[in-house]
Amino acid sequence: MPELSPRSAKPRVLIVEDEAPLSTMLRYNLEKQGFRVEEAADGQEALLRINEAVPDIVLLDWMLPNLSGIEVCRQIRRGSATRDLPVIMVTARTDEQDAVRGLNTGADDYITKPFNIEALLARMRALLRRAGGSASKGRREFHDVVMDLATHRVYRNGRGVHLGPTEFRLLDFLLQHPRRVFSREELLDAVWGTDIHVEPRTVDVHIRRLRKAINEAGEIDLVRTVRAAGYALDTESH
Amino acid sequence: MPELSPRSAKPRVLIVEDEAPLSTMLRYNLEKQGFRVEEAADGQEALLRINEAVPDIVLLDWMLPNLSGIEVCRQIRRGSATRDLPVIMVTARTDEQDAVRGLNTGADDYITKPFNIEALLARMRALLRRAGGSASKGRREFHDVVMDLATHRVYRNGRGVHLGPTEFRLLDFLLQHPRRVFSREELLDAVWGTDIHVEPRTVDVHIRRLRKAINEAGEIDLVRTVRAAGYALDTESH
DNA sequence: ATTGATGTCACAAAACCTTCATAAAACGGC
DNA sequence: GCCGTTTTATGAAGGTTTTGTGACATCAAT
Repeated sequence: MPELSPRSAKPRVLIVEDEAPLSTMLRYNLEKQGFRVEEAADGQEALLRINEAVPDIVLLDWMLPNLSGIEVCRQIRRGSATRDLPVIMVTARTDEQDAVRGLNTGADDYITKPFNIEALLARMRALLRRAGGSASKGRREFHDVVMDLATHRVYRNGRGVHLGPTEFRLLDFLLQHPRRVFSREELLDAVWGTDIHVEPRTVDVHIRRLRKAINEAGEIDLVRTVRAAGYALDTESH
Repeated sequence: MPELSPRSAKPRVLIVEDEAPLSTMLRYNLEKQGFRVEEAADGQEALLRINEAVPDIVLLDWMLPNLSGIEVCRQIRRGSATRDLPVIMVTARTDEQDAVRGLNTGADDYITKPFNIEALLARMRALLRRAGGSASKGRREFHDVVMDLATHRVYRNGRGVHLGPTEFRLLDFLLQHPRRVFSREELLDAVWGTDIHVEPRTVDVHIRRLRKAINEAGEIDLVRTVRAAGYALDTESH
């Protein structure tokens, strides 16, 4: 089974729309799709809500009372906390120009009314996927182990190391909290997920495979076993 | 294995370093990675060599005889032909301040001794990618694959290969982000578009067609499968 | 009508997980 | 140290998931 969001359960979407019927329709559909929905009826309210708590994505109507969608978008791009916030512009005009201008003001995507709810969902998912990916992507290191998230590669002391998906996630997690000890249960929650059922001892097996993969003859064992407590990434075994 | 210079096959790197052992070690590793290596033992020699022939990237030690690394960097930034030349500063001091000062003098990145060779390589690649991206247009390359956007043609190792429209766009996208792993969903978003509905497994089929087209007997497979993650353009499959 | 391209499916082939049984190691009390 | 107990390491087996592949129906352009 593929997993979706390693971060939070429900993505939060802010709908900025002054036409109540449309807004209601959207809320209904988005909630059915597992979004947590918030609403704002004009530009000012939108910025207020965003500053209170940054949502995962914003649906922004083009024409708004008080502050136009374009202006709201500009403001969003200005703030450092909201610079990468995905914004989808919703516009009634079909003119290409408008759409382009929307993009130039910083919207990540746009859609014209009337729109297909499926199309909207597809774009939202795409943006969320992109944003989520780029945020956590980078590189992790510990001692002489390097993990490159973007290329999905792991190196020990320069030499490339092959890991299975689970070992990869396991190491990924451990690399995020070096030296800290985690119980088998904690590891299961973090690496496998909370709602699956797997024997705690299964962790042992994956730890072993991880060890086998990253430790070569002459190298120190980077995985520390802490009896009656769990495992940790560490340079000193005992 | 890795390389990416859009200009020539082998990117040329100039190592400016007065400690011979380090310099030798770097030469060995970088040549193994497909770089053409040149060396300079002090700041003056560095500038001389750069003026002779501008390399693709410079590894610049902080502490140097004759002319400090900072000064060399300043000079590099001064010249019109070398203004955009990527420079990585190598320093023994860990102080953040030094690093920052290094960046202020115009270095594009820095790394502190002792450093992991993989980390260095990653940064070099990133810089080369950035530099290359802005300069070249209309043509993409990776390993021995060349794509000419203008003529819509693709070559592997000189020989022309035929791709269907979808395979072409797929390869085009992958070429824009070499080595990076993309999930089936991401590929669908980027290559097919967000609105359409296509089974994720369809990506497999097109990956296969792409493989069949660009890989000939005796040639390495340039498409890497990353189980449970997706696909990437890479020179090492495993 | 013929060709070429595309999206799906079903089945084969790998790669991978989980579990279990057994060996090995660590610990506690004496 | 010695012994019994608890905890971890390890190897193998069997089942599951993921990917590779060939075939096919559809559709558009020629």
